[in-house]
Amino acid sequence: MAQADRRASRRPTLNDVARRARVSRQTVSNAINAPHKLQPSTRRRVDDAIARLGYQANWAARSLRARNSRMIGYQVAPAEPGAVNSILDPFLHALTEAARDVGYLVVLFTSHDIAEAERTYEELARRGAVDGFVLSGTGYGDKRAEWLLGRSVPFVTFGRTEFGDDHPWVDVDNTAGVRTAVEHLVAAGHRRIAFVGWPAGSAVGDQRLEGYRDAMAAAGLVVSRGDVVRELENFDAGRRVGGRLLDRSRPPTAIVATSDILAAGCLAAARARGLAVGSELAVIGYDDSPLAAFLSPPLSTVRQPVEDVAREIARILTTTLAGGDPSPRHVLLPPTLIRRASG
Amino acid sequence: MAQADRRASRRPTLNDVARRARVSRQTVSNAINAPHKLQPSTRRRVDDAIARLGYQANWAARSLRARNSRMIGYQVAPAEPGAVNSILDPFLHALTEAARDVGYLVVLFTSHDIAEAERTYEELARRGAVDGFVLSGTGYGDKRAEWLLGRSVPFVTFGRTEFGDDHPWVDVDNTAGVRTAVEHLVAAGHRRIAFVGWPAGSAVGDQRLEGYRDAMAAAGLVVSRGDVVRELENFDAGRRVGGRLLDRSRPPTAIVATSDILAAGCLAAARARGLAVGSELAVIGYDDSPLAAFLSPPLSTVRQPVEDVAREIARILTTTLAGGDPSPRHVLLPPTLIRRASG
DNA sequence: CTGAAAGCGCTAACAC
DNA sequence: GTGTTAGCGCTTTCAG
Repeated sequence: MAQADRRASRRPTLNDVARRARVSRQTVSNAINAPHKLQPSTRRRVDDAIARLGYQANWAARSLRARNSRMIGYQVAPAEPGAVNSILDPFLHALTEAARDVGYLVVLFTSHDIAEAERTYEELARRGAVDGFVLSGTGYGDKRAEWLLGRSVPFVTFGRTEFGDDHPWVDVDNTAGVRTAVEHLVAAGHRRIAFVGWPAGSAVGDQRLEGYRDAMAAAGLVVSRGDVVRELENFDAGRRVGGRLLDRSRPPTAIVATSDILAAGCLAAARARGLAVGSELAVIGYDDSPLAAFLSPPLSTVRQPVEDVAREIARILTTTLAGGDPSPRHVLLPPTLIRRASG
Repeated sequence: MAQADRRASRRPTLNDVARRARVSRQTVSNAINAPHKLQPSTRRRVDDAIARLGYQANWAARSLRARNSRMIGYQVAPAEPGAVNSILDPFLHALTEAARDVGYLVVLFTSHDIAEAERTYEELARRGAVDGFVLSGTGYGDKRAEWLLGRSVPFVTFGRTEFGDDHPWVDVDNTAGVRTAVEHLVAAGHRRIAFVGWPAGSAVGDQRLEGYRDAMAAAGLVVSRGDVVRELENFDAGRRVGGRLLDRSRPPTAIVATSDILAAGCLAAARARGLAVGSELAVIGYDDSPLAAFLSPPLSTVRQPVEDVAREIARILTTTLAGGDPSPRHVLLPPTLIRRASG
C-alpha cells in the first residue's frame, strides 16, 4: 500500500507537525518543551497534530542540538558466582524506572578491570553518549570517583567514598543496620553475640563493625577476643569461621553476619554440628538477598531500601543535570530488620 | 581558531582533527569508518591527530546523520521476590559485553504491564533511541513479538514464540535439559521419577515435560498417574506438591523440577519428612540460580548457557542492523547438568 | 583517493 | 506568542 509505505518509510518530523498545525517549527518545539509559552488555542492545535501524526521527537537530533543525551551510564558488575551482588538487581530495576520517570534512559556497560572502566567512563562522557553516571558498590579508594571528580563529570554514588561530601551520594546506614540486629538479639536474651564481617579496610565493613561494637557497649556486653571475625565474603569462608566460633568452649548463642552468604555458611556450620538454628543458635544476615528466604531455616536479615536509594540517586543526578539544586545532595537511608526463623 | 585552541575545555570535533592533520573533515571521517580508503601516510597523520587530541566522535551527531543509534533496547523484568529471574542477571551482563564488542550499547527500560511495554517499545523505536530490541522471557502468546513483527522493528528473542522462524531467536533446548536430568537419574538406578513443572500452556513448560516423557519412555519406565505435577513457580508451591508426592503410598525416589525454586520447595518438603536428600531422595532443579549451591544439600541442576545465548543474540541482532546476513538466525543451545549433592 | 557541498531533525537566540 | 535564522557535529553524495 502506498500509504502504508509512505508512513513506514518516513517518520514524521517537526516540520510535518508544524505544517499540519499551521504553525512554525519552533512553536511545535515549544509545545513540547515549554507548553506554557503557547496560547491555549495554538497549543490545542499543535497537540492535536502531534497526536494525529503520532509524532515523537528524534532522540539524536534533540540530543545534538540540546547538547545532552538524557542518558545515564551505569556499570554492571560482573556476575560473580554466589549472588554477591544480589541487591543490585532490584537496584538496577528501580534506577531504570526512576530515571525514566524524569525522562532519562539508563545505558549499561561492563569492564574487566579498572583501566578498562576508566576508558569507558571517559569515552561515554566524551562522546556525549551519557550525561552522567551512577556508581554502585563504591567505597574508599574508588578510582572511578576520583577520576570523575577530576573531570567534573556529573555522577552520584551508591555508597560513600573517601571524598566525603565532594560529590553527591546516597547510602544506607550500615552502622544502624548491624546495631538494630544486635539490639534485637539482646532483647531476645542473647549475651554472647559474635560478629562475622568483611576484612578490615572496607569502609562498609568498618561501619558495620562499629554498629556491632556500639550496640554491645550500649547493652553492657563484653566483646571478648575472637568474638569478631573478619573474612572474605563467600560461603566457604562463612562455614569455616562459623565452625570456629561454634567449636569454642563457650560458643556464641548468636551470630551477626555482614552478608547473607556469610550467614548461609554459618548456617551450614551449625547444621554440621547438629545445632538447631533458631532455638539453640540465632543467625542474622545482611541484604535480604533472594536466597535468604529459602535457606533452612529462613534467614533473618537486614534489608537495604535499594528502591529508595535508586529513586534518590535519580533525583539528585537528573536535578543536577537540569541545572537545578538537588538538595539534599547526601542522603543516608535506614535499613530494616527482616525477622525470619533463624533469629 | 585561536579561540578554539585556547578553549581547552571544548571537546575536539572532526574539524579540529582535520585542521591538525591538514586534511578535510571527510578524510577524518573515513579514517574512522573506512580506514582502507586512505593512503597509509594520510591515515598515519590522521590517526596521530586523533590520538593527540583524544578525539571521539560525538554520539548524537553520528547517530543523527547515520540514522542509527547503535543502541539496543532491553526490557528488564520486574524484580520479583523469589529470584525467579535469577538467570537474567548474568544474561544482561553478557549481553552488554557482547553488544559493546561490536560497538553497541544496551539501553534499559521497564514496564508494569503490556500496554506500557508496547508504548515504550514504540516510543524508543520511533524516536530512534534504539535500533532494535532483545526480548527475553518470550514464550507463546508474547504480544511484544507480535507487535514488533508487525512494525518490522528488528529484534531477537531469548526463547521461541508461536511465530516460529518468522523472527530470529536463540533458545536453550528445554527438552534436552530435562531429558539429561532424567537419564542421569535412571543411570543412578532410579525407577520412580516424578516431574514437577510449570502449568500447562507455557511453551517452555511443555518442552521440559516432553523431555521427561521422552527419557522415561526411552528407559522403559512407566509414568503413572500423579507422577507429573504442574504448579506455579514459587517456593510454597514446590513444598506443597513435593509433600504430596512424598506422602504417596509408593513415593518417587527422585524428583525433577523445572526450576530451582520449585526444587528448593521439594527439598523443604523432604526435610520436613525427615528424608535424607541425596541418599533417600534425589532432587534436580533447573537454571543453576545462585541459591542452588547454598541449599542443603547443594542442589543438582540444569544450567543454561546464558552467556552463549547473549553472544549469539548480539551477533544476530547487530549483523542484521548492519545489513548483513546473520545466519544462522535460529540457534538452539544445549544445557548442561551440574551435579551436586542432591542427586 | 581526497575534498566540497548538502543536509540529518532539532532548539537557542533573536526578531517581530 | 509566534516566526525566522543559524547552526549542533557528523556522514552521504558527488566532483575532481
